[in-house]
Amino acid sequence: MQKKIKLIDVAQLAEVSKSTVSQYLNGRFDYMSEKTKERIKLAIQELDYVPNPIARSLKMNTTKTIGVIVRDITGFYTSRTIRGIDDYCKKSNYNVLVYNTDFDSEIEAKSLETLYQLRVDGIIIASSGKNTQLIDKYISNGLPIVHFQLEHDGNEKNIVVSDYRKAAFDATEYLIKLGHKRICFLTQDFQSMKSRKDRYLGYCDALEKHNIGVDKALVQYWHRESGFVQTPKNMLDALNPPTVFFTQHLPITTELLKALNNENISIPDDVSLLAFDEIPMAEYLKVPITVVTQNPYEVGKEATKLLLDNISNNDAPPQKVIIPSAFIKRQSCKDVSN
Amino acid sequence: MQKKIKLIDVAQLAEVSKSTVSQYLNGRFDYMSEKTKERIKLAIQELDYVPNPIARSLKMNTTKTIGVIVRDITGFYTSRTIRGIDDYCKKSNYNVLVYNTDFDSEIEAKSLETLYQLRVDGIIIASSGKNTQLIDKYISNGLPIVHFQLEHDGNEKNIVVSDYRKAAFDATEYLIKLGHKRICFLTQDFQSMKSRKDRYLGYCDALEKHNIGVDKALVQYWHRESGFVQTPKNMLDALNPPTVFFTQHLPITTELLKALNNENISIPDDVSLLAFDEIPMAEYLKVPITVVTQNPYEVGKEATKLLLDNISNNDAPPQKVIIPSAFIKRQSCKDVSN
DNA sequence: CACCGCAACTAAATCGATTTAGTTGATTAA
DNA sequence: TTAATCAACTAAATCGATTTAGTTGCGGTG
Repeated sequence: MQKKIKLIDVAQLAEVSKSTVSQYLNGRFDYMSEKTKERIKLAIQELDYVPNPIARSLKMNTTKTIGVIVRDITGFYTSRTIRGIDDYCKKSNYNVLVYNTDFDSEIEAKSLETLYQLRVDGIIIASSGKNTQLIDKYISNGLPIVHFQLEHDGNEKNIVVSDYRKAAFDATEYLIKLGHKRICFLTQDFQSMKSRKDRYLGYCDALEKHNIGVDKALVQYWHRESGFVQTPKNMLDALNPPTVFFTQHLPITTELLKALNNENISIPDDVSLLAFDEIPMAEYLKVPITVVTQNPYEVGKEATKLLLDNISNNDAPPQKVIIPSAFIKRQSCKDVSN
Repeated sequence: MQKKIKLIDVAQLAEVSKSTVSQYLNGRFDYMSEKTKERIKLAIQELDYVPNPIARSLKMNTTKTIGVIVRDITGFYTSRTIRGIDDYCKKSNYNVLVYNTDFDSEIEAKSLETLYQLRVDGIIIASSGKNTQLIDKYISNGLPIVHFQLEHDGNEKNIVVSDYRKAAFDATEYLIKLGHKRICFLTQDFQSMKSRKDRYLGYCDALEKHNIGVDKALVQYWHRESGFVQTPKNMLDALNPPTVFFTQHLPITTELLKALNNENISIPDDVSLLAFDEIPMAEYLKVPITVVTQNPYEVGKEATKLLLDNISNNDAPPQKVIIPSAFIKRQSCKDVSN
């Protein structure tokens, strides 16, 4: 490895002390003559010197690195969120370390610990909600942490999320205006997950506004491990079946699509479909699916902005940022108002 | 920020010198009594001590971090490759820094420089082929660099790629066996890109084997900025039109799908389609598309393995690793043999 | 003309590890 | 008995920056 130029080389060439070069590098020209400044500048150019970030980190106790914890970087939304984080960080001269948890809250805890040990300057996390204590400990140790996407009891302080409630409201109202009254809300367990519950509340808001009661039989669940609690076919065979499925997450949507496919149930003739979350290649599907889509890139960007604010200003006020979603009308919702 | 425990705290508690603790940490027990070992172990446990990786980096001149340069982390394949890299790195206690170039070779150069300045231990890159000199300079400076996915003249030393030629051969032969003789090969400019040219060679191999001449009119181009040189409609309106499109990259496939859609040309009735590279949601498309798909996760894993080998063994022999692709038969290729 | 104040620097300590070159005391060989 | 050997440690230098507490020399003041 070609030996790298260091501070002392610059100092020697410019015939000044290391301290002076360091002052120069850190832009503290308070008491520095123009001649010296010029000489240092030339020496740096001449030697093509760049400070060693590791030495700097050690002394400054700052790494110019943030950690990001997500469930799977491969996800359509997640990868775009990370892109937003990345772009903003690179612009601000920060580095990004990404950790995947694979939906495992123990791996999440380990990732938090590792990032803490690595002395990252801050963390952005889509948290499971199962490591609140650990997170709070780090925060009170002075490590800024910003949440995104997944909101639950206990992390509503510094967080960036989509406008789940409003988006779900708009989508539901759109369906109502098409004449739908039996809207099946397909979701994952809420538990303490506000970001899931908010969608539900938006759905209820719209029903209420149009004087349609919330029928619990129309609120159906899907689990990441075990799939649908009731099969879509069963739901449709019920006494008073839904005329539309309103799926809340991409995996639910794809599983539903698969199930309907297998049963030869066609959209939107047999049943309509509206999905929360954009579907890759949605335009080219058998029937282009109407969706509500978040803006993950923006979420990432805003989360980073928030985090960097917190890093530079230790007592920045906690903030909740809400990113608007978009509604993309395609052809999966039939007008049943006749 | 809660003060962190350091080496000296452990040394004091265990009543030994810093040196001894350091020896312990680095597993050099050559001349260490069992009692001392035990005392240090207890002290570390007691204090919950973890060494400061930054101080270690400074002294050891190693960062336990690798850099990854891709064009867009958001891509279906890219994100999966990175996942492979990430998983392997985490297992080996390495960190990963990802840089996106957005298909811009100047940003690529800057990323290389930044990663070099950051003292990463190695770099994995899907390179544009336009920074060969810079890359070679770093390599000869002792920075291990492994390429993946994009092969061109000058980077065939340490690289992990898919079996482009064989995959294209198999796919083409599959089409020939379905009776296709006019197979339109839709690609991007080869220039010095072996990974593109190899697909073409595989295509030619298959045609030759089955005594079908290569018709240059059937080799058509698409550019990232300007789109198709000839519109798909035009290609089909030609005197002796293709019976199948064999697209070489995902963006070409989606653009083609869009164009055919607009012209109401249907697959596979009007024309067949076979795509190189898996398509997200391919099963749910209007017509499920038959594809050749690479194994990006494996590519990432192998590239990392290769890089880490190069890092730990400075003169590991250069290696070219080829990852097999898979053929997924769906319904976009019509049998025209009758 | 001695003293002060200030501009313009610099020496040395520091960050938290690793590593080299010793040191110490006990055992063994001559 | 004494030197040599060796196990079991430790002191101090080092990595490459930043920062604090000086130092130096010059111009101005009473």
